[in-house]
Amino acid sequence: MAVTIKDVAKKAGVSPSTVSRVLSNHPRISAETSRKVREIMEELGYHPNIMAKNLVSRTTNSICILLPKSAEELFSNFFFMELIRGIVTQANRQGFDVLISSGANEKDEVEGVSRLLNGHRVDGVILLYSRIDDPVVDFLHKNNHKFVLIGRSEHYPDILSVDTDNVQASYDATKHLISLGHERIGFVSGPPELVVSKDRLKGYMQALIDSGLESKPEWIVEGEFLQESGYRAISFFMNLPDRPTAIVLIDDVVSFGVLRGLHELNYKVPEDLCLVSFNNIPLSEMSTPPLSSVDIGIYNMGYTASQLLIQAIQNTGEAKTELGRFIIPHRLVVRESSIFSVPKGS
Amino acid sequence: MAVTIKDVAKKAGVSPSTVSRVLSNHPRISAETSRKVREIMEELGYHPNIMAKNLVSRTTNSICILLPKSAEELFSNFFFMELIRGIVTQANRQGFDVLISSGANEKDEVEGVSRLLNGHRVDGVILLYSRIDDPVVDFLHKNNHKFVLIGRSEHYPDILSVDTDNVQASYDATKHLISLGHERIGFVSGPPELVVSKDRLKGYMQALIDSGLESKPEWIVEGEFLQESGYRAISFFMNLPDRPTAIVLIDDVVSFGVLRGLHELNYKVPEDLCLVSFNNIPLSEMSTPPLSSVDIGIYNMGYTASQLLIQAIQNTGEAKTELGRFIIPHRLVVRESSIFSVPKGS
DNA sequence: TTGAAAGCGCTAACAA
DNA sequence: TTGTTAGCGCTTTCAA
Repeated sequence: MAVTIKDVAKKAGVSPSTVSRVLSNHPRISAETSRKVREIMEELGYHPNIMAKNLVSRTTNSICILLPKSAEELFSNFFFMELIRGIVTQANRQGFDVLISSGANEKDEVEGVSRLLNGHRVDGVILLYSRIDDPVVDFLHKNNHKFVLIGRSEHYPDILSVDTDNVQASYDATKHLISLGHERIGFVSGPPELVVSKDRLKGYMQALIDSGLESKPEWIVEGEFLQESGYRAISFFMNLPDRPTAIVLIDDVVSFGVLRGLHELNYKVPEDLCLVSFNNIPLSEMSTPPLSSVDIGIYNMGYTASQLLIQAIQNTGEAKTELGRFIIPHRLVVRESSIFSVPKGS
Repeated sequence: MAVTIKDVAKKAGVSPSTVSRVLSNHPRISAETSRKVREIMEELGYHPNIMAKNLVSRTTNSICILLPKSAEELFSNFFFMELIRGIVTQANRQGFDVLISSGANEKDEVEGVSRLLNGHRVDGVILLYSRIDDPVVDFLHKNNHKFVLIGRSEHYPDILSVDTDNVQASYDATKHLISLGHERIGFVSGPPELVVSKDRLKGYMQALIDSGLESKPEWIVEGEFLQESGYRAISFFMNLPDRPTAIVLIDDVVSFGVLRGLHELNYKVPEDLCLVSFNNIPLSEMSTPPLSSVDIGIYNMGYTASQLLIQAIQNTGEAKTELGRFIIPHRLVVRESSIFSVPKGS
């Protein structure tokens, strides 16, 4: 059996409560006893039982990440891995553990976080992405749980969330293409149930409108965060009588599919078509040609989300936690995929 | 305050232990009381306190994943994300929670898992990759903790581990190139401190030897699991007087760097150089040209590791847990990057 | 500055 | 089949 606080107390000739006080750096403890107790702890190889501590202190020092359910939804691996890295790094720094949960479907997801939260296993949750209608958000909000959203909620705009200003980012990307002289610009979106798809589409539209450019429904294609989406989209676009000369894409990975498709059709980037996408994954610098991409500071988003959640957890009771959206700044990185001016035929 | 077992007991007119028995599906409980108790639990919104349960049952129903420390070591995001997905899916299915831990350095890592394991926060650990000399493995082994390794340990060959037969896989990849007629084959390896680098290099060498082919030290380059490594390696290779006509690469991502480099130097794949790499990430199908790659079943590895660890945890005391390496089968997927026969000048 | 005692929410002998 | 009781390892009043 493991060494307990009692064992230490006995060997040190003090009471268990004294040992406990040493453990928590209680101010009113003599330096002498403290030293001695620590020595014994070391000698005996004592490790505090986290469960017991949490049980009595009614706090878990843990947060939970809800992982997207399926491989398909795990779109850009890079995106999630970076987010997780940011979250875990910051949480560990604050002495919090991170639990990872997932479910086969939305009901599963709700049950999972419910068990964890109500069962006092974790103090809060971070949702890695925002669906337009999310039962998990409903659940968390209704039950007054601590959580933060990567992205934003349409139903509850005041929810604690960390986001890119996707409307602006998409606006910037589109304006960049317009500044290059493009007048027919397409958009390859993500799944319509994700808020990010909606926001980026909006920014794209706004940029066209502000520049007095035409927008055609057939220049907008919905897809997944997968190469296949880009691949499919491109064969569609290039067969249009009045095809776009530039495209804004929801994710770098989609761009890779586009590059592949264009290569097979014998088109060149940026000569025949200019591309700008989002997320600026490391690979986008190494594709042929390198991709222009909006860097949204993914690691930073995770880091910030973690920080906010822990803050909210620790503030319980006191001044109501600051709610609302925290926007992480974005930055358009221009590379070869969008450096030429308007291609032929424009 | 949350609803406890006592509240349920009182309202149902039974004792707390009866409620506890209902909770754990104890066989000797009347259907009638069971039904009633469940009803009350539902009504009151009862959720068992996991901490309390774990404290008394002296088991945590949790495992921990140790995340590579830095972004650089997080080589192929895809690799880790798939592994994690496999681990979490299987663990959740068995009713286990997954904690994720990381550290700024090796000492941090040891302290982290030590705190979690000795503090009875988790029952076991999965290490996501194998370093040649790993203090974490030393620690876990010496303290008799339950853990499984993705990869293998050189020091402790009997450790529970899930691995690809990397020697064979690399042998297969190399033999494939040889069967295409190549006689000068290069190898771009990963960090020398990783066991996987060593094993794949060995398979490559063996294939050359078995085929009576020459191997030159300058045909072997060490690097990271990054595009840059491939990019750098290629400018080195292509300047060699007797340059390789084909290369085996430690990871698909490295291949992307190679493709980029070759493109800039105006070489073509597979006409000028054939490539085969490892991991078969989704993107490898969509590069230009699509990459031949060894699929090592990453999700499966994670899934299996999770299963083995939980098995080991649950078997404690009884028949000693089966140790040793579990090999996940691999499969070479041939695509355009290696379909041509020997390039010019060979 | 320290100790004694109660209790966090649950399980599991032992009785009944 | 159910209830009583004694903890799991820790923190935290209250008293000394």
